[in-house]
Amino acid sequence: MVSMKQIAERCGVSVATVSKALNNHNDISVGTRDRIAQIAQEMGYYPNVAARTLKTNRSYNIGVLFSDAAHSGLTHDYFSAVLESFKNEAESHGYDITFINTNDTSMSYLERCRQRCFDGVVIACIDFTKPGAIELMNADIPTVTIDYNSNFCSSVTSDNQSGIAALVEYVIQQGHKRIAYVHGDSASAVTKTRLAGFYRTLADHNITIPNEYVCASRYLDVPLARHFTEVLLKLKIPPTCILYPDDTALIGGSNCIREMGLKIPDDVSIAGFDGLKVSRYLDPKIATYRQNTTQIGSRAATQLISQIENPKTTLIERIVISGSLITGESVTPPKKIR
Amino acid sequence: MVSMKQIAERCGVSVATVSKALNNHNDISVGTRDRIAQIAQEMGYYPNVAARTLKTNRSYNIGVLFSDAAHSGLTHDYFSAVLESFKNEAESHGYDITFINTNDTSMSYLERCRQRCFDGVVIACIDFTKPGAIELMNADIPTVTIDYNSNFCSSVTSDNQSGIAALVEYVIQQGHKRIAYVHGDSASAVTKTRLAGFYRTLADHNITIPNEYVCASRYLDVPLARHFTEVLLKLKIPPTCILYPDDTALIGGSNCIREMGLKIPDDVSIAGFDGLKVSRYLDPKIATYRQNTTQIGSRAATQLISQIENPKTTLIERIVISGSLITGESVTPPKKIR
DNA sequence: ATTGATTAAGTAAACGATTAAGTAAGCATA
DNA sequence: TATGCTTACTTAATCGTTTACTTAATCAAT
Repeated sequence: MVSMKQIAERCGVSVATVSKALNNHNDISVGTRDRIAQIAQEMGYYPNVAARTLKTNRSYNIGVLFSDAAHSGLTHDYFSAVLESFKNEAESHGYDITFINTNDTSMSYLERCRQRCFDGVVIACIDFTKPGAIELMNADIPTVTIDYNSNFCSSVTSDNQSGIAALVEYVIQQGHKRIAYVHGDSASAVTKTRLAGFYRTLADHNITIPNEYVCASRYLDVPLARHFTEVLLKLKIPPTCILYPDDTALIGGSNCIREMGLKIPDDVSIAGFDGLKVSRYLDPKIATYRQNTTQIGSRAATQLISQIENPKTTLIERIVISGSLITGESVTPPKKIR
Repeated sequence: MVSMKQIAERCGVSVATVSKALNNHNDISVGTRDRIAQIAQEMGYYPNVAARTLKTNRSYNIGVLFSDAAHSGLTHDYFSAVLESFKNEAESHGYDITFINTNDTSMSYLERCRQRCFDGVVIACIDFTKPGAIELMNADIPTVTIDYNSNFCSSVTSDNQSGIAALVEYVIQQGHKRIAYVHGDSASAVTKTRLAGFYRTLADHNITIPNEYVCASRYLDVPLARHFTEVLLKLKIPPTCILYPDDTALIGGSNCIREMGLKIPDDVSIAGFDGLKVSRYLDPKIATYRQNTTQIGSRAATQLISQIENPKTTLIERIVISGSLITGESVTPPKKIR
């Protein structure tokens, strides 16, 4: 590996001069600067990040804490899409992305971040109540959380409130009153927001539903969604429309409905959440709320980088990214008689 | 951040002693070693990776080159599952995972790796013919490729040959002779292997198919798979069974089939490839070949780490991981008359 | 008592960069 | 001619570790 020392020798100047030339300091003459830059280029020089990090305490490396309850990890449709976008944005600003080790518990997340000298951290995991996650959010390292609000760091959240409201509004407009909600992990802040939005929208329309219509399921849990669907449809007064925590879980519901000999949407209307990937091609096309993962990821990155680079002037922000209602074909007015 | 210097002061020894004590060198008395270890623990010490990397040229960091033709990036079902497994295995060995920047072309992949002092690299991208990818594989940095064989580094590949053979054998056993194959990106080594296996298995059973039965589609391309399906089914003598490059593309095909008023599998049998995630819940359950992403990822990690840690004794290997045939319900014997 | 091993430390250089402080030359001003 | 200000560099310290080499003490064997 070519070092500044070698460039210095070749140019007949000191290492300091090389450093300053390559970093465009203004106490180097233009001629010298250009000559050094040229030779550095020729020799294939690129700075050793470890050395630079050691000296400057800036690694141009962002830590990603990314773990979910279901251990789906990188295969998580929503988070992987957010992360992909985050990564692209960060890389275009010259930052690399490193995962914070979650498989070795001998050190706290914060300690790992300090050890690796991360300039900043993005946290996107479902369980924000883990002590390790809290310690990280409260530490003085620039941090952005995804889909969770902390008082100590910036956050970028999907507009879950409006999302669920839009869905509920939509199915109400289609004439549904017996609306069930199979929702995601109860402990998650996202779930709480969505549930609140769900109840609120129903209340706005003076609709009351029996308690059994709300089922505490889990995100991405196909069998569990299927189970609750069966329970719901076997009620004396079953719902005419069922909302699911996400499009994947919805598949469990729709399979169940079909196997019970019922048709979607003729007998039961259904709607999901996420609007990503495969859900776009399901048959019939499903109603869902498409979260804007691209925006979420890139805004998280720009916010974090801004905090890293302008710590004084960048305020802690709560950024909310809205998605869009996809109506699809899985919701139609309920049959009059049932 | 606590440094060795502070520990040294507190213990009344030199920094060298602290370093040697914490690294279990044997020229430190047991008493001193334990005392230093204890105090280091108390003070919350953890080594600064940048400094260690600078001095030892070992970063305990593995670079991941991960880019595909479709730019699905991390949302790629198969690769994200492989990477998740790779990450878990690597982390359990004390290595972190950093993405190699693919959004900034001012530097080659190899230069980025050297700059970041990666101990090793894993390459999992469809286009291995990129000059940057080749340069990386040929360099002296330990490298493992996924689903591609290079002469200069180890590889871990899914058993595509057996996979496609198993699928074709299966549909032949079910009585199909008019078998079409909508296959993935033609340039990819995976596609070539599968195509060879496809033809070979047909030949083994003395089955010949018209050229139009083989369609050069793309991986994960739902609309394109749909298009080819329509073309195939409108042939004078249409196939009775269609194989797809992956389960996602298969969805395009199955939607098309349904919209043409045909039934799966009564009118047309279909089979996919991958066996991951959503495909497990499709209705009807689809025949597919489930690639063992967990094994692929973890073997890639152990192989790479072995090369890093025992460069002399670890041979370059070509590891093939077999998956399993999932029969599902999407293939039945073809109707006699059509 | 001298020599030679052995043990348990310490010293100091090094990794590759950055940067505060110093310096020498050039030039303008009084 | 002495003074001060720029300009364009160099020197040297530093970041936190590791490690080759040195040193001092202890002890056993002669």
